[in-house]
Amino acid sequence: MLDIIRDIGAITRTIQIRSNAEFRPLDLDNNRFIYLIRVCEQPGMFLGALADSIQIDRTTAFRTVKKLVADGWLRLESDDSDKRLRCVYPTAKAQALYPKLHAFELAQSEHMLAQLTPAEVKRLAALMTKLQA
Amino acid sequence: MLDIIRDIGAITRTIQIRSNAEFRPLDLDNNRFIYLIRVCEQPGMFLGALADSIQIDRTTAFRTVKKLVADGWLRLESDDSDKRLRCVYPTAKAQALYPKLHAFELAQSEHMLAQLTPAEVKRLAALMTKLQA
DNA sequence: TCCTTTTTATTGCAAATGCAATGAGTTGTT
DNA sequence: AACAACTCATTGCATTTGCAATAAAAAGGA
Repeated sequence: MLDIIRDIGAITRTIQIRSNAEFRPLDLDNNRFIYLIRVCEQPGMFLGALADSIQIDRTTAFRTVKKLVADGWLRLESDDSDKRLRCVYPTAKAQALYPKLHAFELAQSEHMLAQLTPAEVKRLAALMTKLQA
Repeated sequence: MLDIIRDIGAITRTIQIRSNAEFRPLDLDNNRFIYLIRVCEQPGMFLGALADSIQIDRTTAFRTVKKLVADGWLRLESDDSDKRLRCVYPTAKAQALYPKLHAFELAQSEHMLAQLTPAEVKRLAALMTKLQA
């Protein structure tokens, strides 16, 4: 019964360790690569929404985005209709890197699912979407 | 296709946030509760094996165990046959708390699986065990 | 309108984190 | 026996992390 929740945690932590090691040479470890992927796929989110969408503390996300801006990966823009909001966009540099990030994530996914048949993958995907966060 | 790996990460981070908030009053946040659960269930592992079993950096695990020892939750013991090893055991205090830790984990598990029928839970468990870390 | 409540970004601070390096014990090889 | 290679625990150090608090803007209610 508890196996499922523990397997989920174990897989996440293992993939996280691998991903951070992979992207450390680009100074995109500490989960920074996650921000880049998310912002490239959904540009224009404000800081808090971005943090929530990746389940990371807002203050941590704030500082991480600040660093990614300083390093030329992201760009912040104020919102005219709501002066509190700071919206996050990828730079050309981030968009150029995105295919590599995506390919790595895909490779991790395929490795994880390697023992499953296509039909089993479909069934797993259907079950996962029914899970509650 | 990528949904599965992302769902897995999202669930882990959400549960982690909730669990750390739950156990902060006991100073068992920062994933310290995970160590307690693991050591209660499998006492006597040496430090490195414990770290590996929960997919956490060995130096981080070392310092965390050190703190848990200082706080009276765990106990370290040297191994006679291999003088490098330091084996980790729960104290009576930890064993007394274990039921609460276990109950919380079970509640999280049940909440996560709430939308699934018992048959679906079984199928999901079978699929999860086939996943590669 | 005014006031309260909520939401957002931001900063302070103490603690946790993790890579790199060290030293001690063990194993394997010649 | 001697020596290299490996494994473990431990420490140094710089960075990251996240709770708590603050300030500004927006939303809601009387």
